[in-house]
Amino acid sequence: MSELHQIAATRLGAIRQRYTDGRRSLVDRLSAAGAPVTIPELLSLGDEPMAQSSAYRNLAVLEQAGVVHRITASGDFARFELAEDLTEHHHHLICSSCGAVEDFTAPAALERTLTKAVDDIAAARGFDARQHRLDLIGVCGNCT
Amino acid sequence: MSELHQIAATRLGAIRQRYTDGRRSLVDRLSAAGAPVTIPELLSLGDEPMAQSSAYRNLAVLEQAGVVHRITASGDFARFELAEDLTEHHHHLICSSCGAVEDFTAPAALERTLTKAVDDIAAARGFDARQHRLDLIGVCGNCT
DNA sequence: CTTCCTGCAAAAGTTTTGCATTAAC
DNA sequence: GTTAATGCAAAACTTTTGCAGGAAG
Repeated sequence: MSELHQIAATRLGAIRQRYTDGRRSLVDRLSAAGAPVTIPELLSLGDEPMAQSSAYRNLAVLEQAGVVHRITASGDFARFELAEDLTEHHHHLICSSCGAVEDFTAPAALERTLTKAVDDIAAARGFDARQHRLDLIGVCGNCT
Repeated sequence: MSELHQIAATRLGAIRQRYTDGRRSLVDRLSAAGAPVTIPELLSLGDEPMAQSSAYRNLAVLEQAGVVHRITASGDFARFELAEDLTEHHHHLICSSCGAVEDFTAPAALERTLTKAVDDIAAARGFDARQHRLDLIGVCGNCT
């Protein structure tokens, strides 16, 4: 059992949820995708078929457990990816033309600056910042 | 006629669209709101009633014209605000508990660092970056 | 054996579209 | 006078929910 699945199982257990085949399969599919994917993509991705309702329900559970993160890049469908602490902290290149989303990582120095600045601002506003989100919107290589 | 409306009229004209009362009213409502608002909020905000379908259609036109920006903060409804160059470049504090969105501006030094770093990264990936988006997700003062 | 996850189908809720009328150019 | 925007209602589409059957603890 890979470390990824162990962590997932632990986090589900923490909120008294089971790590079933369907949920494991979702984690596998997300891990294989390596980038945020939509539900239709998730359904077509795997080897075994999966009910759409189960995907929605289980992704909600996995999100509550902190295993999966839901992002809403402008587009028809919401997109899902593994939680940041299961991959590595990263950001998104969002193509405003085709809706594709790519990951990128920022230099550590930038991240440090960002985190500090952002925490200061939030604190001054009585806001308890849990995470930041830095996305680039533009046009990807395929669409130019 | 305020400068805001002049700019809106010009940009609509550039894509051969009219600046009608309904569209002017949307710009007014967005300007009055001062923060990203949902369509139901927009409809209830104004003095005169407005058809939901007109709101959706006109916001789409205004977005194409570059007058309005659509953000999809996780929540049921999409939110709309005036384009950044009609207000001032800013970011969002998004409450993951109640879905409220607040604006904030970052220190100029941080913005410079951010813009440069972000352009470099995008360029290296063959991505034509048009704008960046920096949001803080956390819990607002009302929800703690 | 009890609890809860799964899959199917139907409902709910947000956004889009057709069509006749009205307003803008 | 021609072209396009408005409002109403209905359709489309994403996401959620009820329910019966089956798997997990």
